[in-house]
Amino acid sequence: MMNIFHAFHELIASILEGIAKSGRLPQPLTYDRFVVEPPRDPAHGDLATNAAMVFAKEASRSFSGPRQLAVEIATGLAGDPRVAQAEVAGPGFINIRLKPAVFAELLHRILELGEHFGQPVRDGIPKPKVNVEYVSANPTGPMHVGHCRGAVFGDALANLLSFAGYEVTREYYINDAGAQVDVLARSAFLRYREALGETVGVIPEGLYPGAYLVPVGHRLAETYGKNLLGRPESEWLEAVRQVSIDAMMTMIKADLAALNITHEVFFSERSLTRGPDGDLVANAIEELTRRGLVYQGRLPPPKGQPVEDWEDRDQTLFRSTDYGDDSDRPLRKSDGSYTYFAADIAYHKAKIDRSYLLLIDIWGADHGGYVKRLQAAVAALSEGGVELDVKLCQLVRLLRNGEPVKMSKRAGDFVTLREVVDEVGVDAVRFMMLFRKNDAPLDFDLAKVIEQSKDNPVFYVQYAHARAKSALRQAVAVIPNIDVSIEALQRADFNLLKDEGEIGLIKELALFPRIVEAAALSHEPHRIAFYLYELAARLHGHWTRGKDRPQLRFLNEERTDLTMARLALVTALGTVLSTGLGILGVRAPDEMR
RNA sequence: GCGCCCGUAGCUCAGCUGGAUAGAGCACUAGACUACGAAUCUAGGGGUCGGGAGUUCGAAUCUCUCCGGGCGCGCCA
Repeated sequence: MMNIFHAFHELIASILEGIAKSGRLPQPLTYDRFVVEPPRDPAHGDLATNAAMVFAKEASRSFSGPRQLAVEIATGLAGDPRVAQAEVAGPGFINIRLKPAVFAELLHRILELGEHFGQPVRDGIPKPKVNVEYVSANPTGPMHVGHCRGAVFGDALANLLSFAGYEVTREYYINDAGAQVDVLARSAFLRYREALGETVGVIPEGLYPGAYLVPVGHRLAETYGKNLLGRPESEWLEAVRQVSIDAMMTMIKADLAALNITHEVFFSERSLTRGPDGDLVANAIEELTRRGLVYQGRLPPPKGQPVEDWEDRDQTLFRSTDYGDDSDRPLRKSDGSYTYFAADIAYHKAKIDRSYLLLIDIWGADHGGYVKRLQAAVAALSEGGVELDVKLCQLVRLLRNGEPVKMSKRAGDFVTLREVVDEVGVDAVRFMMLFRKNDAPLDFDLAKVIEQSKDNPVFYVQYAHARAKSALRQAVAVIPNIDVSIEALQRADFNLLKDEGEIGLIKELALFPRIVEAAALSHEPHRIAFYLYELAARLHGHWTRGKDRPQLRFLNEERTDLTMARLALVTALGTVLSTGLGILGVRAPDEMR
């Protein structure tokens, strides 16, 4: 058992079970109510549980109070071979001190499991299917920094869930059906005329001015020659649009590749109404209608900013208020065409039909008002069987040495994602985007994230990994005939690791499975980043202690047995750092140059 | 007006889904290198967890209510 918190949760549950069987606790008890966790104060021991206090009410008939129940549990715990001491503290906490052999065993398991350490064991249980939809930037231009956070967040979350035992699909929803792609097509058409020798001058207001459309114009010129010139828009719009969207998606995929992001599924909005399966939007609305959730009605005018052309009219509405939304939502525009929401319902229905148990959408925080209605739709269509979690990513403030980087929206003069990645590298971008909760705004300083110092968390964590590797390199260089293979390290005598710093490092490693579990459950990859920072700090601290006290160094030329045990520890540290960084999609370099 | 998010040290932020005396980094002060990489570390001061009420053995965490900031509020996507 590699998750000691789970192991002791089970043990305590079985002790409670025994007490219940003796009639002094009611049955059944729900054991997920109590927790086993690391105590905040290390002086309290290695593990702490609140079990006695949680079941105080149930115990009140047979026990004088939670402390008496705690004593009974502690007695049971003391009988376990792994437990050195179990004592009752405060209002009924049970503090558990573990025997050193437990840590020796844990270290052994980490070396054995390698990169799989931290993954939950699910023997025989099929992996739950989860769909993570992220980026989904409009195919009208290159990705800019604003897209970057959601992209990295979604990708790391997908990695995390995959590591935690889910079957994950990474998906991108292409908004290729709205008015903005017609604008794209018109903008590209202008570049097409330009490519054929016309002088187009200033790009008119309302069209995309970016130079990235110039190559699209050339491609159109190569493909169509002068055949599209002088013809009405209706004759060329569709073809130009498709060429333009394809070009934009190629560009976006390349931008994402620069961030090491790849999606498995690209889902076209256009395909919902024009795909091989007929009109999926109509199907979805039909489905909702069957459930009595669609009606003709009127909405009150919106509050806040007054709407000038407000027209009080009957419209097709989805009864999302039945599922907790603030207002029912229109499915058709005044011209009869579907709203974006209607298309999104159909899209999420398609996801439900692909039998995911969990859908996760990553959006910008400005779409927060949209969450409830889509959750309502998913709840309605899946009869509550499918959960939709929407993670909102707050804005990133781009800085350079503390000064905001100027971004102008005119003339396509925004900072592209590619520019940022080229300047500071993928690792810095990815780690820093994850070194903050997704729902808190984030400052990203282009100058600080490439600093090679402890002020830069990316460097700090990577450096810890490099140091771990360097200890192994050094061992081979300094100690003749030393065998640092995993097999040899596994045979080391871990009971020799007695120093407080060493034990502290092993305990920190023991937290990893617990952190992974919590991060996966709450869909919060930042917890991995913070844990790695913590682990790196402990490693750096212990390392420097070896400066003053050479007997603590990982390498001890006189004591090969001790050295082997310590190299095993440093290997385990390197492994967990590397695994954690891997989840974040950040490199774990063997050396920093 | 309504909904969602946020408010924790001077600054930037964690806080393990309700646990014990609330933690890091920066900044400030004082220290540690004839180096398993000092690209690092050690120690110190600094808090009405926005205010108030409630829930219970126990609240930064859950509920309510104010205050302050951000985002959003048919027919855009």
